[in-house]
Amino acid sequence: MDDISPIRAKSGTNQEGTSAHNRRVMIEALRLNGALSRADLARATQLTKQAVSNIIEDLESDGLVVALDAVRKGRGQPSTPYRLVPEGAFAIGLQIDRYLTRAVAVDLVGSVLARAEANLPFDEPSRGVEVILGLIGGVRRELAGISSQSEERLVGLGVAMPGPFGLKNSDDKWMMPAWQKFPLLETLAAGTGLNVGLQNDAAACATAERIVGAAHGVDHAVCLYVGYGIGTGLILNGELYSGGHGNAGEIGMALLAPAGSGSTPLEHRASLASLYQHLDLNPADDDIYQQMNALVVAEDPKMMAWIDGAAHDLRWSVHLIETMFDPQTVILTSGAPETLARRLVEAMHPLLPSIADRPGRTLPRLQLGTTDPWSIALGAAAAPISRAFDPLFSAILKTRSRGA
Amino acid sequence: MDDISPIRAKSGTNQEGTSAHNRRVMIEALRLNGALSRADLARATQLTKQAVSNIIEDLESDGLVVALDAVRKGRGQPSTPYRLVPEGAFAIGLQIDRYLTRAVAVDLVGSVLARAEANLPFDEPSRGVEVILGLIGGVRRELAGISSQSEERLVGLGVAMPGPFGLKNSDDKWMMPAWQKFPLLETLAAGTGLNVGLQNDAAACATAERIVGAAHGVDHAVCLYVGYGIGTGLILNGELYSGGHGNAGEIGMALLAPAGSGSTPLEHRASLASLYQHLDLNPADDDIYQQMNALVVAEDPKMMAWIDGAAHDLRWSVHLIETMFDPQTVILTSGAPETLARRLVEAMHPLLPSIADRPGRTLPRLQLGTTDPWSIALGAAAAPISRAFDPLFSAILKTRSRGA
DNA sequence: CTAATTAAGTCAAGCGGATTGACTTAATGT
DNA sequence: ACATTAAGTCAATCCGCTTGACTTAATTAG
Repeated sequence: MDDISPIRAKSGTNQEGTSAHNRRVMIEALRLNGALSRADLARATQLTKQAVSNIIEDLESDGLVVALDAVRKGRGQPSTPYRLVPEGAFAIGLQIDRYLTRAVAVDLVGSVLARAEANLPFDEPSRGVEVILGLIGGVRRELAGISSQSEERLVGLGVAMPGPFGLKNSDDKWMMPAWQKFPLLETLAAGTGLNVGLQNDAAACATAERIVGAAHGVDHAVCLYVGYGIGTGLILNGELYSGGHGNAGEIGMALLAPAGSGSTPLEHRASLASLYQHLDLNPADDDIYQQMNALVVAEDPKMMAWIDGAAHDLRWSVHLIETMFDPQTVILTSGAPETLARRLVEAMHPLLPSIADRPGRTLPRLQLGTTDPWSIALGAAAAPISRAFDPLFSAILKTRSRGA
Repeated sequence: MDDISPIRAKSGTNQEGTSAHNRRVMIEALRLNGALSRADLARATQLTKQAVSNIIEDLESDGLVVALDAVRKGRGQPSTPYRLVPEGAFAIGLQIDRYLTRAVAVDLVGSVLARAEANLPFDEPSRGVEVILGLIGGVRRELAGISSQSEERLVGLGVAMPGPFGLKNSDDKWMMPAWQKFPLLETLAAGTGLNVGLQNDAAACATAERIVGAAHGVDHAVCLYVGYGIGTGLILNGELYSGGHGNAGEIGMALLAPAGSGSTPLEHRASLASLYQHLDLNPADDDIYQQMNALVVAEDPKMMAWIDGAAHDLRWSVHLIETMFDPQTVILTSGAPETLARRLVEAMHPLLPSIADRPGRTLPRLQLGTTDPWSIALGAAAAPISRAFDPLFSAILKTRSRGA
């Protein structure tokens, strides 16, 4: 943000930027299409066969892609498809929530190779960070047992925790104030030696949906995450959008009505926190997941009432999201059991009319995404993978040689 | 959207892409910083002095930049600053509204060189397009009188009209249904021989603020436009965001409450259309602008009541915008007289609390942008300029050679 | 009044990486 | 058997940024 020089300008680029971009384009193409021959890649990327050949050769020798058996399809020489090598890169993802933390190790294609979770002392980062470093260490050792090259190929550590970040009055218990003040990224970077990045939990969910879920290959998607809090992860133009200060999509803070008086934040009505309160459940219980599931299966009246109320507000949230972002699809994800999430989605129908209500849709306006409680950690891990391998505008720019 | 090939991939790039990007980076740097020497540009863009020299030389011979007098500043050889040449490029902007149409010609730096307006027969595109072509022709001739090279240097025609576009049930009078169905872009392209692009009026406003207004050099800004309808133009990551189907930011369609019953679209309460209705004014009146201004100056009670009501809803809109997009600033623009817009902004304070309410802000949360009724046409004209000269990700990509 | 220093900008060779066009290889169709 | 079609390689070329030495022109130190 703050430059020494007052001159505002974007970076230029050079052949290295070109090459970096083209490599990333190849990787993305293989990720989205499974396996492609060099000729396919040349056609799809507009590059010449020769350029593609050189790049693929590089990627192969870097261990990022591998040739499959040649396939005959009609006339002409058979083509040799290439696919991504999952073991070509790894990343660690970390979810920090109010009462627990989870760490996962994923590979280049987003498969989870190791996972671990632990309870976290509430809002005590200095103790919590010890737990976290232990967890990361464990996952990392497990990963080393799977691939001998795991350490060299570890591209980073992605952290996801509830936002918003950096606000004025963050001594609201809700927002884990002690964690907000704690120098988390620095501590984790020092403790692990990895590049560390941070995003909020909803953004992590969107990243997860993008790499292995319903948003795979969709350029404009919004992921509505119903967890302890509620938020949205925004995929705009094929990239995660995080706003001017990393807090874009924090819809949980949205007031439900223009009025100053009767207006509540959405989060207080349509989050799992509100469910816990409504049903008098303890979110710190180990079997909270099972408890919720049982109540849904039993069609417990209080649960059903909560679902109806939450669906009412969420329906409107989807309407707003569609109106503001014009996405191709909205994906509801949740830390709740799938039975509950599915009920919620059902209760949200029929959806409110909006600009998304257009002829010729291919994707549903609202779909249920993953409800795996591990998906936030997975999304956190996917972020460094994406930063390292996806075609991003920023990736072509020359980087300022970082002076002390 | 629909490719012949089912393979999904981004385009690659090559030296031409590199060069194109670097040229655009130079132009943007000069636009944002006024005048810079080659050495300044080299530092700002991370390129070498030599690369910058070559690019500047090219730009100079293309007539896009020009050297100023050398300036001495401390030791060393004096530097020669360069600035953009306004006459380096031109574009035409067209605003189509319900009752009138405006056309402007602008230059590379966004100065308006010619303007013309005309009444438009309501929702009769086949007759309207004749008026429009006449208007464009007039502006174009006027431009030719100013610059002999205007025709060669005309980069395109930008059109702005009220959105949203392409919806299902667009026989709502409000939405100019006949225009929605009319093959406008094709007709204008054929009639003018120019590249034609379309955006909604709020997006055009944002584009105008970006090129010459409050959003100049701001990467994340939302422009809230209060016109006959109401909408937002989104500047995200320094580029206009238009969503999956070009309708992002159509906040006028947003329902004001989660409830299905008592919920009205924002547009019906906080737009000039609602003002006209409330005060029983005729928007087709030629002196409607003066009428509104007089009512504000006289502090007409009905006008004041409308302002209070609209401010109430707009305050909440700003809250929602901040919550969803996390912009650095929100800019209120309007087709209304400045007196009215200023009153509106004042009445919106104090703003609702939101994530934008953070320490260390440099830009105001809400500021008044331009209220010049010509700014939509200006923004429309700025769009082709931006497409041709701003550093965009899409500009580095190889373009698919367009087969018939 | 030099001489040293600092900075802008040029020159010419170098280099990275995509392009070009001819060529090879290997399949299918007639 | 031969023409056709397509995948992929080879070697030369070309484009555009980089490198490092050099020139020019100012300020500051002695």
